[in-house]
Amino acid sequence: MEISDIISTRYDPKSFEKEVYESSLDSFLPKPEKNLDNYFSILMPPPNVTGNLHLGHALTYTLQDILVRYHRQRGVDTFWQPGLDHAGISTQLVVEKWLEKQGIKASDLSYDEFIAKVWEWKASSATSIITQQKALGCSAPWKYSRFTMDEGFSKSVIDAFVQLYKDGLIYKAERLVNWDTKLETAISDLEIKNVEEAGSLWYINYKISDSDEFITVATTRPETMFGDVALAVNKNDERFKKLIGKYAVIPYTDRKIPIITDEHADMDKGSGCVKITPAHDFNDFEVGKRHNLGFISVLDKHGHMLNDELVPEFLRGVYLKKARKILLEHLTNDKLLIKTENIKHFVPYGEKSGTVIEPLITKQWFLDAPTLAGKAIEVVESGKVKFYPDKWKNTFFDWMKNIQPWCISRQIRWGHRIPAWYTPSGEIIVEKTEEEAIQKAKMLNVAPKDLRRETDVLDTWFSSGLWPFETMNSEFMKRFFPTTTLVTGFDIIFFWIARMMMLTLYFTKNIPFKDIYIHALVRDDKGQKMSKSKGNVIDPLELMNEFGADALRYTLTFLSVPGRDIKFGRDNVKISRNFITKIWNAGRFLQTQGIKFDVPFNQLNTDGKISQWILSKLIEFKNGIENDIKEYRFDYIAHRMQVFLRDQFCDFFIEAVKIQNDENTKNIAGFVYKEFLKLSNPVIPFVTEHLLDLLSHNTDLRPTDFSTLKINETDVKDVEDLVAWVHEVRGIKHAEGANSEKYVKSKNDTSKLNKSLKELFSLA
RNA sequence: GGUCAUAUAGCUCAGCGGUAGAGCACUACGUUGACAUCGUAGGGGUCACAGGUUCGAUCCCUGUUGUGACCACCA
Repeated sequence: MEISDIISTRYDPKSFEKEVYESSLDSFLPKPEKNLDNYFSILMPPPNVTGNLHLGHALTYTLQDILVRYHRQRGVDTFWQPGLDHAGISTQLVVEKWLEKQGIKASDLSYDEFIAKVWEWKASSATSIITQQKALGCSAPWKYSRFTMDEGFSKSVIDAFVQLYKDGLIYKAERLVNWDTKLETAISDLEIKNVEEAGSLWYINYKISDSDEFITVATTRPETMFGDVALAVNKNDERFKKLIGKYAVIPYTDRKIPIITDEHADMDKGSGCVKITPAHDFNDFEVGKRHNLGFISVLDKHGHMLNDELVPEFLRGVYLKKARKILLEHLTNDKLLIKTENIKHFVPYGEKSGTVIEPLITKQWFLDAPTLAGKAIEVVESGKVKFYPDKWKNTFFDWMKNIQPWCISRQIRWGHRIPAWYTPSGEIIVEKTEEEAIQKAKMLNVAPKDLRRETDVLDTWFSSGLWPFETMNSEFMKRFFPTTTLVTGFDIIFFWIARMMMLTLYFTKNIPFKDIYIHALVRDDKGQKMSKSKGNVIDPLELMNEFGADALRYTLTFLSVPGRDIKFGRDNVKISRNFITKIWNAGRFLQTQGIKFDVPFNQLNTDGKISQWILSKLIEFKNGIENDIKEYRFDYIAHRMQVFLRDQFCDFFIEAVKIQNDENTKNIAGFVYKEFLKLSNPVIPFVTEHLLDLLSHNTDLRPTDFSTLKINETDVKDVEDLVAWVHEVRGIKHAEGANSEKYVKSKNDTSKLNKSLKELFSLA
């Protein structure tokens, strides 16, 4: 490419961004030679194969790419593990919708047919995601990309499950779980959003057994009353003292339940008497356990309708909503409903399905998280694993110290199928392969054809939790483990970080990562969360198309203030584009000056005061970035780039070069500019690599080492004074006018400064 | 109800125990070697409020209020 190319053109990222990326691809691969003491590795949080990337992805990948490029350019053995997550429920939902558009009903497809369709979807989604990551400039070694359901990973997931089962940390149990009535699967309590709604509190009279008295129960869920096992009151509640120990009769049945005392009963809430329905309420489940009351589920296995012989006939087989209505009508007619109070209360909704979550007794697989949590807490407490910003460790501790057994089974189709088989008599065989399971069955005198495979799949986060060591378990990758830094959002501290820590510590006895940098959430310019339903989503591809990937990256970097969410508007990107244009134009100017960009540093005469000054600023810039990287202050880096390039290099040094017009000083300008490009490369890789190539055909991004350079501080101070003087004189010119006496006097006043610009240069 | 943040210029945000900062927006001027996707200069702030510590507080402490997030409750 001819040198003159840059001079005549304006900054246009579209003309080179893709090209620069493709030409750098090889340099992204980790170096073959090992240097175990000096490596840097990051696990890219694998995006879901559900669709396109949003600005949050752009943020997290930009920050990771900065870290990766920074270390790589300094010769550190660097690895960034790319990959994709199969995202069980989310992907299944997306694929079902996608099929629906094609006129296919997912439920009409066999298991194998459906799974084949999901793989089809995955292939196209993966291509689209990686294309977007590349457009953003992600410098990941794509040939090492992994997928949470690729062959090797699937095998590891099964192995991990079997080992945990054999170690007694995974078990199957009948428990009350959060049941999504639409998806018909258990889901995690982390996937539930409580929504405040207007509801009613119904006061219902239960007759006291062998008496004409009644006791009033307040409930928001009358339809579950047939699953009641007790009524509870507070032991200090005078109103009910005489009833304690007696029995109440559930309306429309002849079932008698005891009236007990329990701390759960709050004298100030409702009627003071609460029904205990362990099979349909988490609190009641605990109360039931305390008093050994057992549990009675009155719902069908889908959680849709009342279906139990304990339910009076007029409600049996009736869908929940309707059942409530019918029951209330009956209660009203029979004068058992004595009061209806309008209240506001929180109702649990499934995040993914958007339907009401029903606590339901089901048999599920659980991982003994409380046992695994201890070590994970320990490594954070001891500082082996550090959170940035530090405050997030509190969030982590809060959750970890109250962790519940983790329900890892899901009743969906897409995911890792649990490697368990059932014999006709109900025994469970857990083995890595079907062959082994059959062997085991034979020993139990069970014919292979009688074995039934578990259809449940594992929670997506179970496999994600294995990500650190499964991706890093080859001979080649081992040198990058434990990884250096994890960059991610706070929203998956529980989902992902905690699980990775527990599982990695268990299987490898090692930490998965040393630093955890928690970045902000990207919101819109009004501080609202971006969501499709609000229509305030900004597509990163569109921004990159208009302003360039560098501008987007620079914007996200600039806005990455720790502990504060990002309010993101398009204007920010425009401003960034303008700054990058400034960098471009500075290069254009230098090029017109016939500057040699490749004079080795030791052949430049740096004795001049102005040279000493700009070099001191360059060193300050470089050291500043090194410090910022250590502290994950990405915002500072972006800020420094502006201060150095605009305020110091362009506004003063280039202006000085214009006056001085000395070949050596010009070449210093070329050198300093090139160093700026290298130091800024991690943030804005496209434009810097393109300019370096245009100006000097230089591909070496390693910044110059200034550790042996001695700066004359007196010279620097002299120039600082000069800068201040220039500003002062300019101010007078504006205030008083160019012909004013004061201005002329100030301009010619060298007594204060005692050094003219010319003098400074003449010392060169 | 609990926890953690947060409050600085019109807006978005840095910052610091000692004269208050940037970008955008605004105003004026400017196309005299790159840059109007720009330059130069300027206006604009009781640093939420009230106490306390201190020679000195925007900064540290306590409380109040506002805002946000998370967790819990959810009869």
